[in-house]
Amino acid sequence: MNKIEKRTLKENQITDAAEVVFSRQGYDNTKMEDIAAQIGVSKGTVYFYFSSKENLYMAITYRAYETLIDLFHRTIFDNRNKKGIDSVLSLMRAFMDFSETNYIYGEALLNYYSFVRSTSQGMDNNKLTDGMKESLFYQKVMSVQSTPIEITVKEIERGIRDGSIRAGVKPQMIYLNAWALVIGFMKLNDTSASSKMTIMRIDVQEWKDYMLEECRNMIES
Amino acid sequence: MNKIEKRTLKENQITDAAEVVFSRQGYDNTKMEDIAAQIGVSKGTVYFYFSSKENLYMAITYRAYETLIDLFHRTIFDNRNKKGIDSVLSLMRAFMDFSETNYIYGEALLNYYSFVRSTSQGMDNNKLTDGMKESLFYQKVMSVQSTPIEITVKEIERGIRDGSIRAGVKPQMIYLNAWALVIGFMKLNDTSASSKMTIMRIDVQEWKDYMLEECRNMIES
Amino acid sequence: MNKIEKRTLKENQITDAAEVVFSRQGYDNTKMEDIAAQIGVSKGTVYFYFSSKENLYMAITYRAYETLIDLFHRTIFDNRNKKGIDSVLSLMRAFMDFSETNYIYGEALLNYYSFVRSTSQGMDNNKLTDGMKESLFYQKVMSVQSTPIEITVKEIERGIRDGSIRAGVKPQMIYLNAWALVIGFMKLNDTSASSKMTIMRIDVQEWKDYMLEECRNMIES
Amino acid sequence: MNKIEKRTLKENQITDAAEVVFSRQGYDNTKMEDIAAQIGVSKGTVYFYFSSKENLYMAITYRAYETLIDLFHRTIFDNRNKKGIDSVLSLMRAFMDFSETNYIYGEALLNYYSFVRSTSQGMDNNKLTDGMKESLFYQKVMSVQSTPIEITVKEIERGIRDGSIRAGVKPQMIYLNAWALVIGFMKLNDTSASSKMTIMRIDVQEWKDYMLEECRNMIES
DNA sequence: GATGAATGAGATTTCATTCAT
DNA sequence: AATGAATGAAATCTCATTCAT
Repeated sequence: MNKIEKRTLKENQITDAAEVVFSRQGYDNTKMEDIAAQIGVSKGTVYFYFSSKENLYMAITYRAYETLIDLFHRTIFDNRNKKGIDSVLSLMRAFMDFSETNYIYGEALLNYYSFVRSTSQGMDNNKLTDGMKESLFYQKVMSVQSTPIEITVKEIERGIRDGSIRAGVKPQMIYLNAWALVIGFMKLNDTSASSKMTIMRIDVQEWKDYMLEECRNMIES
Repeated sequence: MNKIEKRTLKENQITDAAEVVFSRQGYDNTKMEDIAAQIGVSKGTVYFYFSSKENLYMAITYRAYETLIDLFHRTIFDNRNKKGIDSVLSLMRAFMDFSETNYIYGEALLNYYSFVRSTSQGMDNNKLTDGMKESLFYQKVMSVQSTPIEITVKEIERGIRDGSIRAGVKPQMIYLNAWALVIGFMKLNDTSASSKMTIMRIDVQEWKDYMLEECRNMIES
Repeated sequence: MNKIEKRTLKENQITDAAEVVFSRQGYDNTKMEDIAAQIGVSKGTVYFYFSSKENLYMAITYRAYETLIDLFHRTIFDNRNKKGIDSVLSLMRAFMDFSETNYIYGEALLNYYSFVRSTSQGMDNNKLTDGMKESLFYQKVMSVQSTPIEITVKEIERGIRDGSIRAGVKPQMIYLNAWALVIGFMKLNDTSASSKMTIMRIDVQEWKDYMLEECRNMIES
Repeated sequence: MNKIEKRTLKENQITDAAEVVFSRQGYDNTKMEDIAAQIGVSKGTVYFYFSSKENLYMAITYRAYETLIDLFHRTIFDNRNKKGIDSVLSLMRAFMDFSETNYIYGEALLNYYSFVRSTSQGMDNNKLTDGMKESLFYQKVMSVQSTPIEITVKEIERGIRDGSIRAGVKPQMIYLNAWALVIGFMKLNDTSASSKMTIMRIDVQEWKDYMLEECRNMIES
């Protein structure tokens, strides 16, 4: 095992620990020391690998994107012989499953929006900008953040071309509706802890199925 | 003006100030002193009226609910002679408009979910519980939080009865889909700045119209 | 005692404590907590009155200037009926006595040079600049720092006019020589702790007298 | 090249690097890593050759003494056929030139006084003592520190004997006055940036000449 | 000899909250 | 009612130094 592999391994160990602790306590209630303690190293070690707490969170966000993008690629591959609409619906389901299984990833993805918002807009809290924009993981996240969108939009376009998705509507419009649904699902699901739970006496899995069915009706030609 | 009126007046002034400052700086970046300074009183005064920062945020959340509920009542009143489906769609539009106009209220409502999640679930960070659960505004929010849901579900049921909304599906299911759409809209809108903005080169207002149209298709009988 | 007086009183108490602790331990080896402990208050209290450690040191520097300027004023007043040369020599002696009696003040004055150097020049360590330049005591120090020089140069000029100090040499040149002597005295004296000590088997007080005598020869007409 | 030569070579490389980095950033703002990076080695290597940061600074201080002593020897050799007073004045000029050309050396020499003070006196901060007093370079500095003084005093004594310097005054007294002048020059020069600069609109080189002229008057018989 | 990962004590600073006046 | 001085726990981050490889 060479130097770079070793470094990567340790980075991953720390990121693993961070996921566990952030999930358990939430970002704000977690101190770097907690994460260090989780794998029995010192605070300093964590800072040796990640320049700041925010940067460590970015590493998790990047993982979330990586995992999601990988999942998306596999999903469209699996649906390559099916209609575009099937692929799109599979992507949605994949995303929802993903955010249920990896709560912290879903949260990271959602937070990234707010993050972008607070940096891109004229808000006072520009602490983010300074050290962050130069950080490796911020750069990495930046470079992949639009990939899931692009994949989805491409599948929608394929659906339009193969006649499975209605023509005459901009693909982006369809994307936004579908994604609003998915994100709304995530956010509403937030309230209940595990994927086995119910919301308003509705079983979450049942709702998911129904939602996708309705979404199919909504976008099919 | 008697004592209670005076107290209420001052509470409102402080809550007004808090809304302004939280909107401008975000919750974390706001100090109690900033809020006090906004209306030229001292920190101590803020604490005289609100037992904690979180409690003050709860006051805003309560206002958000109050305003929203009021808006919902007016909406269903205006739609009392129309079909249930029209009323439901109007509620959705009202919510979306509301969250665009009062960003802080929308955020407070959304945060309330996460808040409930972290208290109700077996999470470590139960700092919330202690002082919070006894606080006036927490109680107040608790007592009204389900009202918007109930109003909406009631209108959905009316729609089913008057034949405008499809039967055979649980009203809660319809509610969840509709609300996922609305919340997804809010969250996605978050990313861009003002309500005039575009997302992915789509005009937000145009998207809203399209989304409601599709939602109508989705739920009508 | 009104608010402002109270605040000033406390500021003075803290500055007193800081002088004691800095003298004992040196700037770098002193933590804000040590200063707080010295007068039995908390760290936070120190920060309530002084925005940073550096700012607190500036307060001491300002005191040093205040005290020195006061001393200079009294000195020239006492010498108002004497020749310029006597006044200048008295200023020198006053400075030397002053730096012996108040070691920390002498050090602060000397450090101020280095401080100015590191800010004014293109050195990397520009942490100083950011918060510092806006601080009250920095401003105050800035506004008085040249006063001792001006007083001295003015007395030199008076000496030239009244014929006690040699003409034909720029007053600044005379000032620089005299001040080099004084600062060299301070720096060399640094090595030994108290004013009673000897350097190279020479009694410090004896040296001081001899130095001033020689200086008289050097500058008199 | 044998082992000892190799070691010495490396020590010198590191000391060179340390001089560059300390000059650029100042002692406090310099990390051991910066010094290591300057010559492309690792932190560990620096520690292999120097037991501590302070010890490394002592190595520079020792160099400063070595260089200065060498310069002094050459100076008195060059003045061996001149009067004692000329030699003393040449030593002073040599010192001033030296500290202008090698800012870091001048600073190290000056700091050494404060260092001695804080160790020799009953101060709290005796962290210095422990590891330091046993360190090689501390020992080395200790062994040479009085050499420049001795050389100077010897030349003063020669001057007294050859009638060029006034008799009746202890040579140490003359030394102290001369050295106060020189150190004051260094310290005042500190404030301004390079040797080409002006202080109070006086050209530094011009001042140096004038100062030495006056010093001659002061000490000559 | 050289490396650089790991340490951990410590430093400064912030701010919600309390409480004497 | 109102003030604002005082608190002190906690948080992030730094870096000289050590040590296994």
